[in-house]
Amino acid sequence: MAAPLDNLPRKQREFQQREQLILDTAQGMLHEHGYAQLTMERIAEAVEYSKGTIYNHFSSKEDLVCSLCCRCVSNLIELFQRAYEYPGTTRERFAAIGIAYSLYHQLNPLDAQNIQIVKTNAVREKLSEEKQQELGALEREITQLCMNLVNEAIEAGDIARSENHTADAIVFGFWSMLYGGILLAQSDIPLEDLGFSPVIMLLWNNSQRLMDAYDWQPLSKTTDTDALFKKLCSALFAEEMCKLTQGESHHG
Amino acid sequence: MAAPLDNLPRKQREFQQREQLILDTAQGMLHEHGYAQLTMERIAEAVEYSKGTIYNHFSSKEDLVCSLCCRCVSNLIELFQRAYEYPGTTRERFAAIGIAYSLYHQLNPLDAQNIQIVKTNAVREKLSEEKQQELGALEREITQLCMNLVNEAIEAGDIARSENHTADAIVFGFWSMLYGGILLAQSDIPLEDLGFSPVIMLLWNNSQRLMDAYDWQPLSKTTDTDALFKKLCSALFAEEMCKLTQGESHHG
DNA sequence: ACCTGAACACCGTTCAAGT
DNA sequence: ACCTGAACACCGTTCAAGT
Repeated sequence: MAAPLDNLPRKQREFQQREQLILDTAQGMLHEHGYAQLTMERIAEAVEYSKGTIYNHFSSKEDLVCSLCCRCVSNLIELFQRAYEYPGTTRERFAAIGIAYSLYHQLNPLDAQNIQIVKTNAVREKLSEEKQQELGALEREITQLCMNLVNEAIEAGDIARSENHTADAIVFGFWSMLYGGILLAQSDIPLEDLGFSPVIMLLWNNSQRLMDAYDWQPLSKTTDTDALFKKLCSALFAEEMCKLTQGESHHG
Repeated sequence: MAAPLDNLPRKQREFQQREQLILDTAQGMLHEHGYAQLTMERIAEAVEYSKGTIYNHFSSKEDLVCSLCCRCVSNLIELFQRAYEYPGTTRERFAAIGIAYSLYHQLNPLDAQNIQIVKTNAVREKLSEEKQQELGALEREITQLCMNLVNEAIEAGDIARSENHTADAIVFGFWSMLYGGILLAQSDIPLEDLGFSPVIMLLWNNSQRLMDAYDWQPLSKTTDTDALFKKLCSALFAEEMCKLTQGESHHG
């Protein structure tokens, strides 16, 4: 009794399902064997379709990798939103966003590497117009979320007013510090040998310092920042923290 | 009258000269056509030797790229040393190192990309033991230089003493912020569209904030930081600043 | 209309054959 | 002893031939 018009929707549905299958498979391969092993040939083999079919879904390898990246940024936005909606001070909420960022990248180091790869211009210029738009929209969304929170803090008087205390300057300061710190942590630079402590805590402490520098109330000298860290983690990212400790026990 | 023993030294000399030729050529190609165009075949063609000869000098493409990276880090160390020896306060000298870092990466964006590539583990694990040692030694040297200056500042009482104010935490805070900021600036993320000001000044201002947060004397509120920026630039990096403005006038 | 896989261009790497 | 370049393995991409 299937009406002939069902034909098109079903085909479209199947097409979309296959696209998800390809992306899931590619992400699995990325997590399991790393970026170097992620080839179009292997993906095609794993999903049991031909290479031509993969190219029917993605105009290039860059296009596929960008799709993976968009998924990651979506996940990140979800974590950020959770932090944004935390019922606390603007400073606590912004600190929570920082934790979300650190935590996500620590939990998904290979995703982080992928996000990094998609940031390079060599990749961006090969993207289809459509994928560029999708990525751009997500980047605007996640940036805007942070900007909004900082503006909220400025308007509420939590951050001292000054010509230097603009939302873009403040957001960029934290973004660059966390981004740089995470990349350094994930690089093969032997940070420990060079005399550095674990990165997550270095970043947390430096973030707190930088917030103090912007006079973001309540200042860290009136706060037990270690306790705050734990409080935010368990209130917002209990599940993620769990995965993290599980991952560690695997190694131990 | 050439003694037979001259034979070996001359050959060694020619070998080293050729190695420099290969590296110069590779760097030129990197600057001119970008990383994607840097292939072993093209390098061999450009230096008019066969591919096998290139592999006589470098065990892999990664090995060659790492050699380029080592040159860059050496240049960076030279700039850092100039900043380190500046006759001013510890805060001014550390600020000058930050300028050196920003400036170098802005002047040589493709070198910066190369340094970034060599940081990835996929590359590092393909390096010869020898090249790993060379790179490690340079990384230790440049890190130590920064650590030394911060320790000097702590010992001189320029930085408030606190259990959180360890040299590694402080150095890492600035390193990650500058590193992350520069990578964001060089990525194809449309920062301007996202509402951000020019990166160099964002980094300078955020660095000043972070130094204030560490109570690094003299604080920025007692200083004209814009004037300090210009003073350090012209005192230490006049030549580099000149190249920078020349580069800009090329575009305009 | 859509899937397939042979074929192409390109790149890193090796090594037997030259000198 | 050292240089050479043909040859190999691999990968992204295309497209004529199938269904």
